Order: sequence, then structure tokens, then C-alpha cells
Amino acid sequence: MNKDDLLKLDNQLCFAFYTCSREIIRQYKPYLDKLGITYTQYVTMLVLWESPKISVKGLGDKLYLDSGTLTPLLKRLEASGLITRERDAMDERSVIISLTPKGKDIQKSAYEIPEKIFCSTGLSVDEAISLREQIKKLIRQMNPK
Amino acid sequence: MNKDDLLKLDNQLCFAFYTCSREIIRQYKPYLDKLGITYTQYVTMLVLWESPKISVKGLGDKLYLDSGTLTPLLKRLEASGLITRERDAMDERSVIISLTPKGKDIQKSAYEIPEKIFCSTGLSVDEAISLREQIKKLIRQMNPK
DNA sequence: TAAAATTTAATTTTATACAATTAAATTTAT
DNA sequence: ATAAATTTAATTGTATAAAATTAAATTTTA
Repeated sequence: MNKDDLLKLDNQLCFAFYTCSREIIRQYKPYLDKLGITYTQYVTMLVLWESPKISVKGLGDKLYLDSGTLTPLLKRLEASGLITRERDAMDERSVIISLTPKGKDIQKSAYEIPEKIFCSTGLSVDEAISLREQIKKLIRQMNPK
Repeated sequence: MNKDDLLKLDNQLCFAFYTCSREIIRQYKPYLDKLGITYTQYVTMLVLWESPKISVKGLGDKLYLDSGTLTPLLKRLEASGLITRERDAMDERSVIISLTPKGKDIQKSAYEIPEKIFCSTGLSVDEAISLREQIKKLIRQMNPK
């Protein structure tokens, strides 16, 4: 193992992750275009379909994103009519994001997406689950919350 | 397997990739700050340490990035004195990027980085190689060039 | 060879990411 | 009770990403 091999692009685990992440997002694009949302907006909607009322802080904790990313993104989702934003009367520091009927409604069009993406990966169910769990373990190792 | 499970954030392979990629880049940050470059600039330098003279197109092919990302990034690396940019005399459509002595020189400070990052992953060598190859296979499946 | 097609960077626009700072509100500690 | 500390969003600034368009140069083809 040559010292320079450690710096070869082809040997970098980080670059594999970086490239694969962007490539997967590219695979989502045609389906998300139909819904009129971006990938980051999509994962935000995934949270809201599970938790129809949640604070910006709560969203950030689940998505690992801060308000510098979320605030403008949520304003766009609000402009699209998919969510509402309002101060929490109990704690005025918090902003509560709520799913609108329209936001709930587009979930129906989203059900088919994971399946389509799964096909494009060419993975078996077992391979996909194994890979997902390896990655989640790696995330926990790097970012123990 | 409930239909709604397919849309749960925790079950998404895409979100695992997306989160892990950003987390790895976060791990690089303190080391790259010492070199005064960002993560994307770092992977660009990895290519240039292997290929000290290469066109913007060639860089884009290796990094899967287009000129909309590369042109401003390369102008920043030029401003930092790590590279030069010049039109190819043979084909004036091309811009050739060359490593400067300073750009070559900071490679010395980069040798330690992969090792440090490897430690923070907590993976064994075999696990890291296995994971990397699984991901590269997935990239090839999604983006057969 | 001249028109058409292709290649290559650059530019423009929209949308993240994220660090750092600010501002407002709440909670804690004296 | 009130000063200090903490929490939470928003804002600001820098740097990607990527789609779409433009412009210039080269290559292909009729």
C-alpha cells in the first residue's frame, strides 16, 4: 500500500458517499418534479407525514439541518400551500409547522416513489436493508447524539 | 409491511446516504480548515494530485460535477494560488487546470487526513473496503457511463 | 467547403448547506 | 424578583449543486 494510494480519489469512502448521495437525489428528480418539490423538501414532507405538527427545532433534529437551511425552505413549502408556519402560543420562541390538507394530499402521489427508486438501485431487499443499517451504524458512530 | 412504512424517514436508504455524506464532510472540516479549502475543493485537489494538468471537462467527468459548480470553485482555488487556469491552445473551447508548486506542496499536509477520518468511522479496514465497493457498485448501477 | 451538429466553458437562476451573528423569549439561579 | 444563561428562529455571508441558456470553437456531413 503506497502512501499516495491513500489520497487516490478512487479509494475514498467519503467520495463514494458524496457521489452516491447526489446520484440518488438525481434519481428522485423526475418523480419529485411531478410533485413540484425538491429532494430536501421531500424529506421534510416525510417527517410531516409522520408528524403533522412539529416545531422547526424538531424538524432540524430529525433532518440534521439548521434554521439557516430550514427557514427559507419552509417559506417555500408555505408558498406552495403544503404547510403553514405559526408561532407557538406556549413558547413564542418556537415556530410550529403544520401540514395543510394539500400537503397531506400529495402523500398519495408519493407512495409509488420509494418503490421506483428501489428498482433503479438494482439491489435486493436484503442488500438494501443491510446497506441502510451499515450506514445508520456509521452515522451513529460519527455523530453520537 | 404497512404501506406507510415505505415513506418513513427512518426506512429511507436515500436519507441514510444523504445524512452520512454530510456527516463525513463535517468530519473533514477541521482538517480542511487548516489547509484553507472546502470539501469539494479537497476532492478537486485529489484529482489534481493524480493529474497535475487536466481540463475542466476532465475534472467534471471524474468528480461528476458540471461547469456551473466547477468554474466558480476553480476561480477560488486560483485566487488561493493552488492552481492556474488557461485556455488550451490546441482547442480553445477547453480550459486547462494546472497544479501550482503551492498546490502540490499542500499535499504533504493532506497525507494524514484519510487516516484521521478512517479512525472516526470506527470501521475495520475490511468493513471500510467492503462498504466502499458496495457503494461504488450502486453508483455504477444508477449511472452507467 | 459551407451549413449543421456537437463540444466546451461560462453565466444565470434557484435552492440548498452551514457557520456565525443577532434578537427575542424562556428558564435557571441567586 | 431579577440578572445570567439558555433556547429558538431568523438573518447574513460564503460555498456548493444543478438546470437552463449563451457563446465560442471545433467537428461532421451533405
